[in-house]
Amino acid sequence: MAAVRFADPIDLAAVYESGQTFCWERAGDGWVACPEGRPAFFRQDGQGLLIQADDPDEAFFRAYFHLDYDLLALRGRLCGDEPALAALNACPGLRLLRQPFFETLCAFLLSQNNNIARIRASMRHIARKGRKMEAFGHEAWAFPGPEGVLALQESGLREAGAGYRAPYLLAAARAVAEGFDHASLAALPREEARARLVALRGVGPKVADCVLLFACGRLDACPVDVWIERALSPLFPRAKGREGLCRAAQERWGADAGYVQQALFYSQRMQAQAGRGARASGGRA
DNA sequence: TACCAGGAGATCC
DNA sequence: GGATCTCATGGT
Repeated sequence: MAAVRFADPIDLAAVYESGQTFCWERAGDGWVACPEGRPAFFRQDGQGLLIQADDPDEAFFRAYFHLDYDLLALRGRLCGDEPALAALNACPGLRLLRQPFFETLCAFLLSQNNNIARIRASMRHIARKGRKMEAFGHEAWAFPGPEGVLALQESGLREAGAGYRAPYLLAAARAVAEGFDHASLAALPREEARARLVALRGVGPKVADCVLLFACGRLDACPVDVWIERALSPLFPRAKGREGLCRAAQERWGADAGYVQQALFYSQRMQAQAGRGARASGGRA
């Protein structure tokens, strides 16, 4: 077991809690995951991010954690944009992952009308049907490929809690098994990339944007869900619907829209969580 | 019990 | 092209 270290600023808890990955599992003082069949243990200390893996391929993990995205330069581009900077300040070490395409597509197919805890539970259930591996003494499960998901059949996916979304996962698995070209999504014009994803059954604009953002590394994609709608509506009062908010965000933040969106999502949820905590303890927010 | 959750498809007008 | 219903399912 070897290790690779990155000194770049990162907040792994924010990455985990920000609803972009459902394939990490807490282990000791860090997390285990198995992207692209590479079992790895992540944790952070005073010196940055430490990754322990059998094959700690530096280039692979630098890309996985999207470390080439310069957060300091982003702050420069957002100079004077108070709402965006406030969201960034709520999670200074947030990073956007570039995750494997198929498992990300499955995760966000499961996300529709669902909550993060249940998505995570379903993904864990399906991953347990994949390959068992080991990362730094912790077990790590490689999410099955399309053939593995097809083998589960609808009944197996319903057992995982997929509910009415089970046929969507099967259709996605079939498409990928038959050669759906996901490699080109990173470079295509945004609307065309989105349209290709929306052509898949169960994939709408929001799920497509999540896949573009969290798997294809497209930080110009800006998924708008209930939380982002709440955050963006006051900023763009004239925008019509979620599509209107999406376009307005892209016009304002351009190639950084996806990152700003994710910081807003995380800070909104943290605020809501803090509010619930204060009410539960009888305090006044 | 009713409502909500990182929505999308079907149907109606 | 909007508005509305429905889809599983567990938590609050």
